[in-house]
Amino acid sequence: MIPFPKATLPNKCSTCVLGQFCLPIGLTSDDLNKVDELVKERISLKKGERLYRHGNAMSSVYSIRFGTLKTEHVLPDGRLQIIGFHLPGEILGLDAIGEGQHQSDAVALEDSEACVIRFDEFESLARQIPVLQHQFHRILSRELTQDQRHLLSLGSLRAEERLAGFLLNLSERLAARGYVNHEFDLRMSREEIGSYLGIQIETVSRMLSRFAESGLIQIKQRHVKLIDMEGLCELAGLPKPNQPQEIKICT
Amino acid sequence: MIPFPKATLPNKCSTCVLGQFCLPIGLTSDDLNKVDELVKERISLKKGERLYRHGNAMSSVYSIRFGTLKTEHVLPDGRLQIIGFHLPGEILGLDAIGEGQHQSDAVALEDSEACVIRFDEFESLARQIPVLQHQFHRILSRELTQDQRHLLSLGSLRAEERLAGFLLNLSERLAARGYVNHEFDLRMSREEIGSYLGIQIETVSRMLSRFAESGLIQIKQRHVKLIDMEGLCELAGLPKPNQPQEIKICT
DNA sequence: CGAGCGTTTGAAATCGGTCAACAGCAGTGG
DNA sequence: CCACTGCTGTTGACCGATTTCAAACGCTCG
Repeated sequence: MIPFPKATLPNKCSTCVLGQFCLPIGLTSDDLNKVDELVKERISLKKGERLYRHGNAMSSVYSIRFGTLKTEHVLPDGRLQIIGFHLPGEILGLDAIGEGQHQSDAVALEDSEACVIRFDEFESLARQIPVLQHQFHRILSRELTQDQRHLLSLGSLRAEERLAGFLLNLSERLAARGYVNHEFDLRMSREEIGSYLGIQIETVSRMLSRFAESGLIQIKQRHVKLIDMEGLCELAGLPKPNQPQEIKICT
Repeated sequence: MIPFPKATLPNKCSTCVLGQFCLPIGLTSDDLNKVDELVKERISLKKGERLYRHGNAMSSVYSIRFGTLKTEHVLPDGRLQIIGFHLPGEILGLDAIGEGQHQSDAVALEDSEACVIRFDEFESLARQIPVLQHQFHRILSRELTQDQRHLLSLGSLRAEERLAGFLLNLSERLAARGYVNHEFDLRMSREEIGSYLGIQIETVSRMLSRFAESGLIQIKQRHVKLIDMEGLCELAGLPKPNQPQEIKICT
């Protein structure tokens, strides 16, 4: 159940299965060829290896070809906050454009590969291809929206709600990439989930057990099956089909 | 102590005092004139009025000419999360590019004014002016970085640390706009600070009192004076003031 | 001057954190 | 094949930071 196994991936954007999730959405084949020329390099990462580190000079952004990455910020005293989990087709390194230095660490959660996009060359190409320019702006904007949803979660939701939202968000993003949306493998540890959601590992574990007890999900190790999507949505405080109602809490 | 009072502001970017904080950093005067033509409209907001609402179709982004705005997300059940406080020169509405609809509400915290930037026209201009294009990317990127710092705060810091960081962040941004950086008026209520930081209003109040007791700040109503910047930085888990220092990562 | 709101302060309740023990599975090596 | 080891995840009991509830204070403005 590895997403988009390497073997099936061509080396060109023009024929990459990720086309519809990645940068070059909506380009003509002529323009696609230009993007092909832009992406001259790829980086393979073993589980645990870093794509970039906080403070590294930035010259490129990266699109994930396969695998899963996390981005995180580390505090001087060792505490760390995971900012995001990143799936194939997503662009990494965008937060480095502002200062010319990466503002976070990007670590592979499993063996992964990323396409290297030289940023100055990209900007130049984006000036020639309006669709590409706009697509890039959309990507940046969606990144903002995603972070803001995350903020909403950390600032206003209880542990239970955060976790339900997390599972649904993951499910949705996997589904968009062609997977069945109700069953998947978590690529991250309980600790990483906890860091992402601003709660402790024990709380993650307890909440997952409670969800399972309530019949909302099945979980064995890192394999999750979402059983009662509607119930999860309700729990996550999300407006789900037909019923924006009170939040039901299961004991 | 109103920032950049209306009377002092010209109607053109080319002569606006905000030049160095706003979109047109580093443009030649020729290019500046083109930006002038782009910004045909301005919107005045009374305290409490909205610049846009969640779900509104998006056609423009906005730069704040004077005043202060907040952006917030509202949950179906009424809970709300303030995403950011926005000062003159900052660009609002960027999170709407992705979906073509505003993803949050933007509300004036005091009488304010914003420049309207038609986004399609802007993209067209950005294709002609590389510096403008890059500046826009930097702005988007910094927005991401800001949100990620906020995530770090909500996910990993205790109430005390969040509040110290908040005061320092505000101070820094005001200083960048030419104010003394240790004394200013809060434009937002305790409740709004609490929402922004993911804590309750009573906690905000208690922590502020505690800071004052400890001699870190003086506070009377909404007027704050930062006394012990270094102490605040320490509390916020930040390196000392004015010393950007590298974070060393041990593997 | 009094109404109304925003803010502060105190006391009690609670959610999630911390500490601790244990279970489950993977990998290693005898 | 099984014991040993180490890591990750689970569960229980207790604790504490923050929330919640409640009441008083003090601006601001009509």
